[in-house]
Amino acid sequence: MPRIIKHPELRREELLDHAQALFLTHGYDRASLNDVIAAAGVSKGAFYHYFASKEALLEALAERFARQALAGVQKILDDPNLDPLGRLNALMATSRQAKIETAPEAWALFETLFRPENLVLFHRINLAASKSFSPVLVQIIRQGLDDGTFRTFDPEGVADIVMQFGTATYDIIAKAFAGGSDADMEIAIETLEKRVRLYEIALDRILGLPDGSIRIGEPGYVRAVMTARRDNPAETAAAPKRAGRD
Amino acid sequence: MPRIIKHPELRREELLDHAQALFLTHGYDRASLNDVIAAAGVSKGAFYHYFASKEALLEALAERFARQALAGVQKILDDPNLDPLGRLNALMATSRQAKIETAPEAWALFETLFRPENLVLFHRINLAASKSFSPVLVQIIRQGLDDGTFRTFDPEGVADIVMQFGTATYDIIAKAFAGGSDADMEIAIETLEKRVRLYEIALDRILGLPDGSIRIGEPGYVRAVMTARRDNPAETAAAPKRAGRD
DNA sequence: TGATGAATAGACCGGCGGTCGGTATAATAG
DNA sequence: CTATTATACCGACCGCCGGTCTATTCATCA
Repeated sequence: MPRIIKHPELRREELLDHAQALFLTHGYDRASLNDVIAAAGVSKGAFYHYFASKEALLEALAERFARQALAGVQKILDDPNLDPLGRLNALMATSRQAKIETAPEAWALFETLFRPENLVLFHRINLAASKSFSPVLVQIIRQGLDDGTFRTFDPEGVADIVMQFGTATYDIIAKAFAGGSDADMEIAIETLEKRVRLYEIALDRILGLPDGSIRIGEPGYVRAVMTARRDNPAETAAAPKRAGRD
Repeated sequence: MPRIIKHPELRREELLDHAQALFLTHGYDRASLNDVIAAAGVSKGAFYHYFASKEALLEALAERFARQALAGVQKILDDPNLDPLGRLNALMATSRQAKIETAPEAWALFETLFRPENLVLFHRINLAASKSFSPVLVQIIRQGLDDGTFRTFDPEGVADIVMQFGTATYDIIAKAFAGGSDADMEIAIETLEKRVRLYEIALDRILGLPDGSIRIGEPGYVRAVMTARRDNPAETAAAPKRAGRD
């Protein structure tokens, strides 16, 4: 193979891009390092020049995800016109609706991230995301406590519960995709819709708010997300944006 | 090697025993099949006679765990003198205290299960356990709704939240063990203690109970669990009970 | 221009999960 | 008491994996 030298940052991003695509389509365990370097058009040596191990690659990928996710809600965090409750609601609505709107890769990413072989990948991303979002949530909750909007305690703990509720959808969605049939999907949608309502009430009560204050998503939005695939046919999962050499 | 034939059920249990010990001590990924069959004193062919793959072995192990866990709380489930709240409290207290009392393997199992390399193993066990425990919890919650003790809805959802709270301790505990230092451990203990109090209140409110109804564990019990190691020095994790051939 | 180090290449390695043809033992039938 | 079949078991072998290592090429700058 001819020797091709690129700007290190670009090369690194390319490796992450192709790793992301392959990890999502085949799973972290099943996608081999050889696959990644073949897709990226790079030698073993080059790869290990950038990443210490396959594990480190996963870690870097998770961090990049988390960074992007946080950037995606930055305007909500900066908006001075929002009170704590409004900010919390906006945050939850956005972090979920983002899955529909940043099409068409979004669905593919969404679907593949919940496949059972991606448990490790999912967990890493979630861990990194939690580390980014937790302080933000804590700050909002603290502010809500100060101005009397919320009546609760242990802001860190409450923040964790909020994120937990987000993560908890994992197994339900995973089961929907595992089954694969339309019936399984239908059951999952209804379960999720019901679960979202429960989470809203649960958060209301945990935060000491009147029922109906927290709005994660209006009724029907779960179906909108889960059936978005038909409108957004994305064959390839999270294809790299840059020119690859396949 | 001489050919040794054992009762198939015994052989299968032996394989599970040694797999359990190795998976817990070294993690599912890092413990190789060769390690398992070497520990069990069995050939590759024999192994694949009993399990279709390493994955299937993990699955069987998780199911055995779940079965044992359910058996451990059977008397609580059968006790006719308990009302829904009492049964729920007893269930949560037991499933946590079991970790102290069924010494000395308990601590080792507890500690190793939360090591980062055991994420997959942990998730499998939790999935299997959830499948066993969910119907039981749902039944208790339904009963509590019928007799007016609880005021909530979506029993399946609430049951999931209950189990979620149990699982949620994973990352906190994992971090404690990851750090390794006494300071990290101390922080984790205090965080957990606080978190348990929060979960109690959260469950109270979700179930529509007066604050203080749910008692997951009395104050100080987290420290009791986490420091039990000193009283229960268990070098080897979950050593097999049957005679191996090492 | 020559030297230095970052970037790249790819042969190589031990060990992995898994397969397969074969063998010894147990169970069953005649 | 055989002959036959089914089951339990053995271990050599396979393709591929993640990771290492040495060699080479290219950019940089004294």
